[in-house]
Amino acid sequence: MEQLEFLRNNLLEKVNISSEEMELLAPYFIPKTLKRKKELNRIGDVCKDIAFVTKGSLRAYSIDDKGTEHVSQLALENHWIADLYSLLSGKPSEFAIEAMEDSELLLLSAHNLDCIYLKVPLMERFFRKLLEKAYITTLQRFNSTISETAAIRYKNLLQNNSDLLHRVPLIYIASYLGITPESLSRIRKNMSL
Amino acid sequence: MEQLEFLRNNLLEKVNISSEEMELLAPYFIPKTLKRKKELNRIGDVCKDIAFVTKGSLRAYSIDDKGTEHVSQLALENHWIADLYSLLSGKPSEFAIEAMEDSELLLLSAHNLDCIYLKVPLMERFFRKLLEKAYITTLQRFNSTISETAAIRYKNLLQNNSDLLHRVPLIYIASYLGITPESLSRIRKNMSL
DNA sequence: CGCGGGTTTGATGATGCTCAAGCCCGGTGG
DNA sequence: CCACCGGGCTTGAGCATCATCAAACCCGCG
Repeated sequence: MEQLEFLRNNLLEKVNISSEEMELLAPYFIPKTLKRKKELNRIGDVCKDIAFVTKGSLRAYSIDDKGTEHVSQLALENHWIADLYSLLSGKPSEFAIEAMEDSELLLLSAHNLDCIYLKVPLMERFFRKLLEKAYITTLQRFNSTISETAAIRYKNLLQNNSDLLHRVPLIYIASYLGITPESLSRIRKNMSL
Repeated sequence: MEQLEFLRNNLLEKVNISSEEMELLAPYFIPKTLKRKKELNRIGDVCKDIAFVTKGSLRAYSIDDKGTEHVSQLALENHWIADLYSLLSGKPSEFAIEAMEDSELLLLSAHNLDCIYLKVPLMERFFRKLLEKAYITTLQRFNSTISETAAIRYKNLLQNNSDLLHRVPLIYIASYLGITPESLSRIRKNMSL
């Protein structure tokens, strides 16, 4: 299976998982296709799946008091996306998760997550590391937001995720950076001079 | 022990721990006193302890390229403080942890943390929840920074942590909010009118 | 062909920063 | 006991960054 190969390679980045364990895991991951603009999760729902992206791209976003969207996560192929807080706590999610392109996913439900821990204990470490990484990413994003200008943040994003640019509309990039599309447009204009 | 009672009450907020388990845990927590302005952890060191504060107050901060401090955590009594990323990953910390008042702590080393997981498996859940909470807090702080004015963020902080104000110098509050002391001063001035 | 989402441009204004100075007050040493 | 220091807080003036609002543009697609 093409999709499960993808998954295995991703797991191997964090834990040393065997082919046998992989076979145990496979049944718990449900394939799903998601058309552009379709939602995996709505605000107010309890987030019930972790999604591993094998094709396409998704974003997670919240909506503030003024009705403005704020993109909190962007996920291309080989990345995971979910509202971990809602999923782990069982509380309603403050984030929607939506496909930006036609996408293919492997879904792991909260319930299957528990099963997997029993079958393959090594996965506990994997998901703890995933949570750690999500935490660090957010912490660094916060730090850069208060200590660096939007132009610098954009340049850093370019360096680390250059493929984002060719795939993701600038409005989402802007939102992810915490600025308006107009501001991002001006930043790009100034950079090319 | 006064200090261990404190700890137990804190654990009970998240997991249902028995007196017997409590006795198993106790030996792994090392009491420590820390004078005002003294550091528990320096930038560049690997963070080796999680600190539970039983008296006093601490802050965690990083220093950016321009040499400016940024307070990322504030911890009064009954709170935990550590650079979880450094502690769990073993990588050098980008944060210093320092006492703001003369303080008393219970320290749990990374090594003892592993021991505790074996002795009292329930503690795995406790620390997973602690990590989740740290993650959520950071996420919300990030969201409020890009969607709300500093004045609103300050008011929210007041409502949720009014005791902070009487104990913690405003320069640290300002830094925690992601603004300069001058800005915070003006915000406070405008609020009292 | 025209619609509409995405992007750009312009003008204006708010928010918060920087730099500089002064104030208040608790502690220290003469 | 007082003088003086210094850290923390305030105040002011000017400025940089970014938001807002409004308009136009570009271009793929039905």
